[in-house]
Amino acid sequence: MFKILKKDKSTNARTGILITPHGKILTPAYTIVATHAEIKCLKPQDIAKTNTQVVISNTYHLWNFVPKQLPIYNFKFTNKNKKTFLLNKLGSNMPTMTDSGGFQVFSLGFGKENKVGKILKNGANLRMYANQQIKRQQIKITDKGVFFNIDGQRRFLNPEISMKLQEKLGADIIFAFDECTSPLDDFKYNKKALERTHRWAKKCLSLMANRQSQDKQQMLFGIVQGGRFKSLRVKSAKFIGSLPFDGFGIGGSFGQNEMLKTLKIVIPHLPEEKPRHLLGIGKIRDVFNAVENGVDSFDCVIPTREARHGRIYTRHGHYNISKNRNKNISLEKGCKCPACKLNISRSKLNALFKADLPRAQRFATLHNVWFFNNLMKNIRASIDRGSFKTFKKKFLSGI
RNA sequence: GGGAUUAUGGUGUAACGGUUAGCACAGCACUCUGUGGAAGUGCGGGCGAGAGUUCAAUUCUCUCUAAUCCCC
Repeated sequence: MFKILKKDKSTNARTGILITPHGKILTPAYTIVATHAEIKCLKPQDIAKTNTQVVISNTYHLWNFVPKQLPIYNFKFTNKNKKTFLLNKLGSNMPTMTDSGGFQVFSLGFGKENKVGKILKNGANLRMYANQQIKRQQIKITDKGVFFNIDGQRRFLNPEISMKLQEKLGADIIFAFDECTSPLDDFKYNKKALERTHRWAKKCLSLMANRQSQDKQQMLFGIVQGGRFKSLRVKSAKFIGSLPFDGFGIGGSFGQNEMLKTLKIVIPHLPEEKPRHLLGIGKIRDVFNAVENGVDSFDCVIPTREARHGRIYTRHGHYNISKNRNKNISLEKGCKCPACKLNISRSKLNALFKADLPRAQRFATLHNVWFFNNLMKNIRASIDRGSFKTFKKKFLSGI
């Protein structure tokens, strides 16, 4: 269940509360990525210390770990000490999401084969790739589903299998199985892929409808696609938005500097009263822009991945720990994160990155995850007191 | 004192009588957006010294120097 608590007057930002069987999520919320049902480098008992509200895991990556005989999780048992497969693995009791595996259609196949990210980089443009032969050899996409052939491992994923797996995993919020296209794909391909994604969306919905008569608590989010094409984005938002999903994901790839434009044309077509999740986005500037346009949650690997690579986030921007070898000062002045509470200084953490990498990465991850969660808390507070725009301007000018 | 072996960037190493001496780690810079990511890309930096053979020597020979080991 989702309830909007406060709407910002001058923007589309809003605060809300998303109630799940495993707890509530105050929105806008940052969803921390736990692909394999663990936040990399963190122990289960660390998670609570980071004020993480919700975590997202991945159906494709957990596939191997899901026992064949595992029954579909029944949320009626939630409060009787029975934990979902996901929560057992995570070792922590909290709201969870699972991605359907749709993104792996892009990242494992196209993205890897063509060395392209889902967002075209600055300086990169379509002309750069104009003469490049687009490869799709490791995955085959048909209307029936997607064949993966990754390093000799053959797999097949379709709406039925994705839904079944996600039901077994037992996340509170699950996503429809979609096809994430590449920023290099043309209009024609995107149109075809979009129609397929829309058919799959209806399929996922009907599969879940049967089950939800017994247990209505696992929420299903549909995903808006359409690539870089305005007309397709609008079409998708209208179509997906008209279906009885519990919430909506905005996914796919974006051209350079196009994400904000995409949000502005997509969100007005989504039902106001339902939650919106921006998939895979989470740089600080993007967070503010997304919230400003009415996004309630997003997830991104940036806080965790970059922590492992030594990048530390602060409200004055980010820095690399390796450039702070002689600075015997805190990671961030006045920071109340679990690492800073232990007086981990910059020089100390830099030394740890050489002497004991896993421990260093744990502290860096603790800091960054806490930082992003705290940022969201401050954003929520600013919306509640009607000063989101001021807060955004002030924060962004400081980084 | 006698003998043996070795000598290649900051460190550990590879190859070779002939274009630009390869790799790993460390260093520096940059990158990271539904995590194949303790990752990736780029940059800087080297043939112990001297002589000889040769069209050509980091490579072969000799001397020196240094290190390691063995013998007395």
